[in-house]
Amino acid sequence: MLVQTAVKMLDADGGVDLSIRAVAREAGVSSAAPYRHFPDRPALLSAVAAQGFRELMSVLAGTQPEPSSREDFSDLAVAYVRFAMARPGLFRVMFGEGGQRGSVERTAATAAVHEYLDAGVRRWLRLEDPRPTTTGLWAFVHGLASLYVYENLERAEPAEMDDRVRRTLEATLAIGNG
Amino acid sequence: MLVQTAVKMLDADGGVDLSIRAVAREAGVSSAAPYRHFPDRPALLSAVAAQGFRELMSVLAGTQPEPSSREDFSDLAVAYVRFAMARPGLFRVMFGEGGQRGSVERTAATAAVHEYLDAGVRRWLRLEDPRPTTTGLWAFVHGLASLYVYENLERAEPAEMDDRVRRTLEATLAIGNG
DNA sequence: TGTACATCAGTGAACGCGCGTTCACTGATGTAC
DNA sequence: TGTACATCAGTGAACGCGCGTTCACTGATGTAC
Repeated sequence: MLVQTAVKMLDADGGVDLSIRAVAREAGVSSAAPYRHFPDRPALLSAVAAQGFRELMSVLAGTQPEPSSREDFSDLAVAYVRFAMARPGLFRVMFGEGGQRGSVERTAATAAVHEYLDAGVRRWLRLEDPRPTTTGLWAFVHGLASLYVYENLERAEPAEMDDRVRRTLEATLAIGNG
Repeated sequence: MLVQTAVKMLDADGGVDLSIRAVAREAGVSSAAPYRHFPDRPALLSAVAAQGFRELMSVLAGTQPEPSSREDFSDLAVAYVRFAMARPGLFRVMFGEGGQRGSVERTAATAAVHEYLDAGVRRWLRLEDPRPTTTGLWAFVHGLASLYVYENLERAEPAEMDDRVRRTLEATLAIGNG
């Protein structure tokens, strides 16, 4: 399938600018063939992004099906950053340029991730309104992943990366009881 | 100057893909002229990114020259997100694709922002090692800005945005004393 | 005050390229009767 | 069992486009003597 070919290309070279022609070429198909399945390039990118969200979701749920404690969320932070660093190309398409804002498929896939996190926060902290907390945790982990992926923060060995993520989360939450 | 023309273009249309030719055109100069000043496109983009970091730095320092409390950092978070939402094109070039990783100018400009935040954290909390805390706060605010800029989080009216940022930060730090 | 020369931003034409998209067409597969 | 037709993924050629970059050249400005 075209979306899978595109994902493979992103995994092989995190820096590619996916073009319809290149994806078709890689899939061994003429450059007009993709238009049988997608109206235009943004539509293909949206589908790729949606696939990325589904894969991220499955990594998170595989790490902690029902997160409900600080440790669980620490594990999720590690998994999220790992995902981004292992698959920077896919991460870029998911969160960066490309695709159309309102694509149904994409919106649904993003919402799934958001709801999964929100359910976890609800289980963990019994808050009147968990949303700002969910948003804050997502922002934290997403920002950390982005800064690493786009090389605005110095990276370390994979093994040390995990520790750093945990320490950064600990340090940040520790502000609260300072 | 070319960099300023490029910044203007990004501010006029946050979605443009800056091309050397387009910048030259906008500057009223032939498409070969930029090569008098920049060896290639990535070099121009790096210079634009560096300029962006300088402007962000000046917005932050203008908001709180010497941040040293939770309120000060809350103000910085608001300023950072405002900057990103007001100038999404510039924000993209600064943190996203384009430019070369190791550009001296760019690295220096990023480091300035990082050090400014670190100095603030040092003043605010007297920690043995403030780095993880600085990184965490930066990640939080950067993630929040990114999620809004790339439309992964629903936006609100500008006036309400400020409140949301503050509430999100509060909620996140409140986890620590839960 | 005048002349020769170096510097350097900018010119305009040209190159080759890969792209998004359209179009009329093909050929295989499935369905109706 | 056989024939006619619809569906639909894929083809290959073509379009026009904007791009990054190179090149030999121009023309203004400044400097040395």
